[in-house]
Amino acid sequence: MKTLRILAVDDHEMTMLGYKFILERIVFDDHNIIVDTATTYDAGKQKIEESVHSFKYDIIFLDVQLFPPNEEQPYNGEDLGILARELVPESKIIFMSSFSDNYRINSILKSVDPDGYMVKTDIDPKSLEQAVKTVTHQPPYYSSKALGAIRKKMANDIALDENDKKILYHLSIGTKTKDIERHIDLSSSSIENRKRHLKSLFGTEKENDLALIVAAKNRGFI
Amino acid sequence: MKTLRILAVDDHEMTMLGYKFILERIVFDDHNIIVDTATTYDAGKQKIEESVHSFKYDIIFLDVQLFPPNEEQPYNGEDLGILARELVPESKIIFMSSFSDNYRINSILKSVDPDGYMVKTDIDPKSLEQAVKTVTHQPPYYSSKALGAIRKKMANDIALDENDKKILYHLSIGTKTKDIERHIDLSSSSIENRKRHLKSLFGTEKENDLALIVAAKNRGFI
DNA sequence: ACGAAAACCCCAGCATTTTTAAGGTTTTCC
DNA sequence: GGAAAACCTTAAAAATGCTGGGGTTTTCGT
Repeated sequence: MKTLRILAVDDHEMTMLGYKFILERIVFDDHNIIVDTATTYDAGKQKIEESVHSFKYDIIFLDVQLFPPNEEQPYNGEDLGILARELVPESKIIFMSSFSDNYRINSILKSVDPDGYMVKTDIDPKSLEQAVKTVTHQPPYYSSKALGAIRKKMANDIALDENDKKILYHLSIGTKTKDIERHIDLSSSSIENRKRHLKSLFGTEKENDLALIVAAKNRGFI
Repeated sequence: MKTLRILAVDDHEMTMLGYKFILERIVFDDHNIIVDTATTYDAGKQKIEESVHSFKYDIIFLDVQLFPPNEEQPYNGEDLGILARELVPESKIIFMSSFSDNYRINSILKSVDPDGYMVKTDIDPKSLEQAVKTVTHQPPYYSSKALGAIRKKMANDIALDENDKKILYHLSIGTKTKDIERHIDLSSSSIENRKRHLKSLFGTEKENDLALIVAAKNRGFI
């Protein structure tokens, strides 16, 4: 009878309990599953650090947003993931996020390359069980909505550089064109040029920004 | 009791029978599964064309290689997939391929964007069942090895253009540098430049081509 | 170990693309 | 109605990529 150790970090106490309840009831070969929990970045960090010199976690579930979105966020789940990768590279990391937008999913898959990514609305007892099993035997596990985003990304051949992606992102969150130059190291002319170029790439020439954003969303960029 | 219609195309008669045997025994809600088969491009094409005006297939399984690799191949599974997409866009398409290399997987995901992709060594009764269920409810379904390739692709931020990819591909199959210019519309200088550039991108400066190829493989490009 | 072929490196000129500034026109929105 | 933002045009400067020509080093077959 082996023991499968899981750490789950989420800032909602109740969600946390739900995960613990479900995870510990998973029937998995002859494994005994025990779940540790933490509800803050610091608590999570401490548990991970402690694990280095004792029993390492087999799986670490991390909520991407560890703080209410309006508060100052010194660190979030992404940072915790990067930290865990360094300290205990053998632990599998599964991200949970309410973001199902492609931009965030792509960005996390790039920066942390987790062994699993679950969009919160995809999470239920069945998918959690699937995630645990897949990640221990043959990672990665991506939940259905995450796979949808990934599919779009893989299916298109439009290659955008960092600046293009940033422009799209800022347009999508409503940053005014004249303010974008404060976030990107380009002149306003260039940004206008690139916007024109983007619109031609996405087949929305002469249309407004909304059309561009919708097209970029459909293709999995935002 | 609904009927789930499946067409499977594979040039090996025996494999074909195996699929049929397994697929028709899947227990799936209150569905009755019936499997049609074809062993050549033409037979597959005909079945698909016939289906347009009668019962459309819910799922079409396609082997990528429909001919022995040495023979002349006028059309392959990829073409059949593109045809099916046009004729019956509502049918879900699942590709099966013995290729597990990233280059081929990436290329097929781009050109056809199938609802499923299975590497042959991943195929067994369980994964077939999973594929059928996932694809009908919430596509896409990618088998484990395919997911591995996809993960690599998503995790890295190196953006290569067509020419770079072709160069890597030709290097990987042993084409001599001086012969590459016959396949790509670039001068030998340019190809040398791009090889230098690629080596710097992949962190294999001043190393030989093998190092570059290994690095590119690890990052999911070949 | 030899010589030839291939691979590699460097450079200068050319072509293409990108960026930039400066000016103007159109659209948006209070 | 009027100001701000967005958009377009143009022309010049800068950056990047391609090319052909030269050369040196490495590889490979005999």
